[in-house]
Amino acid sequence: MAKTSIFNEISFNDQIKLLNDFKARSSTFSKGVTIMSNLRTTRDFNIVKSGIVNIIRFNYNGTRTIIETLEEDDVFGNFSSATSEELYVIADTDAEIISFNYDNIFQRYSKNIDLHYQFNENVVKILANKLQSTNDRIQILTEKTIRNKLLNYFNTLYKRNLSKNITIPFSLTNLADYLSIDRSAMMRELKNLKDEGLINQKGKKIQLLYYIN
Amino acid sequence: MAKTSIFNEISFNDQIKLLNDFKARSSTFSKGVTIMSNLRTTRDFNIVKSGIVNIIRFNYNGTRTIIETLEEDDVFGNFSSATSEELYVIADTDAEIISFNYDNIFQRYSKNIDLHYQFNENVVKILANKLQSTNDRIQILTEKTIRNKLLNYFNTLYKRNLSKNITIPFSLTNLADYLSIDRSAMMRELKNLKDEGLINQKGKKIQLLYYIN
DNA sequence: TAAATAGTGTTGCAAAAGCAACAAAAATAA
DNA sequence: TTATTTTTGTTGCTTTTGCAACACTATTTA
Repeated sequence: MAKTSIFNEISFNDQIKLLNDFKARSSTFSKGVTIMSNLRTTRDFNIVKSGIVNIIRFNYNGTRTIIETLEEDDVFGNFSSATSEELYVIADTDAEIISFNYDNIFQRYSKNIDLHYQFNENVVKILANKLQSTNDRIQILTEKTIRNKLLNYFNTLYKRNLSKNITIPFSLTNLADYLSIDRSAMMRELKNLKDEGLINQKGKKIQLLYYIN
Repeated sequence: MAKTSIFNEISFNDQIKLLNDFKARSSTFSKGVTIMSNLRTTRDFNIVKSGIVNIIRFNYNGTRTIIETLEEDDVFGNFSSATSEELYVIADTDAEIISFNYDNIFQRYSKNIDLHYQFNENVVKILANKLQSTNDRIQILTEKTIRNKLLNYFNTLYKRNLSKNITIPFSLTNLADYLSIDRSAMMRELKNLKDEGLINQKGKKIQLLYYIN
């Protein structure tokens, strides 16, 4: 399933009409600024129009973890991520955000009906996509051993690029966090996998040497 | 966020119209029968019209695990659950299932426009809901210790019912599976929690004795 | 109602994972 | 370019978890 953008099949002019119907407002944020400090309680539907934005969790011990990285036309809202901890939305670069009340999506619009149909289709597809990737993550997290978590994760990267040469899209430290395992234990297991000839690894570059069906 | 049914705010007559537009077909299955054997590859959008249906994963070692239990007006499709293993949909009681091609949702319908708007709204809300509960599950699975997984899980049940007397909605065996931990280790930790006076527990009935903020 | 199956509760032991701590490399900022 | 911070890589030790096995209790099914 290809990734759908929120404005898929919607011309620039139509985007303006749509955002007008939704009574959307636009805000700009400079690098490093906190865009939202309580993501799980927002009633807004938000679209990143430019720049890069991170969804961040602050752990009880003070460390911060990147939950998701968003770029142009990615969306966020209270549906976005884990619920029971405080999630911050932080501008990683200068960024422009468009926001409107979530319920406005569901209004009946007598004009621009096809347009709203298309938008709805995009929303449904984006949510279905997000659901699939959270399900991928659950699949990985339910693996019991670090080795199986790693291999399962490598497999999802393999499937995404159809190449045995994969690059971890974030730091190994964040990978350990994403897999919810201890970093040093993960490094140890990576070493084991190397020693057993299952992978080559140097930093974030990994080559899969085993058979994948 | 209250659970939304797929036919929320749609009268019985309108349901018929809608299903007609979608070229939906209805099938009945008797208890125990396999409704679908490859959930992740289906292109259909499915609605449980009556009965109870389980989504089941068969583990490599032959044990089967209930991923999700569905009842009237619950939906399933390739968006439903984890992707990389084979998922079966099995009738737990006699059941009636309505199915139609997923893409038909997105057709432009010149008649019954309000109706389709409402349906779309329901689909979006259901997906957003599912996304929240998978995110809850991720939250639990990312906890590192069995103790924290249990406590986190208890908290979500507490929040759902706002009562410190909670009942695990499935067997302890399935709970261990849901939390992706060894059953005997879970029992041991439940015993620890009891011994330390944090909970009372007898089978699936649990009373939380600690302070929840 | 009896028999069969599934679920609960417990434990010793082995294996895996986490913690802590440190050195070295890499990336970023001054 | 140098200094500072972050990330990577490694290891000994401790704790937690999983596995295996068994008895006992509930729940289904015949």
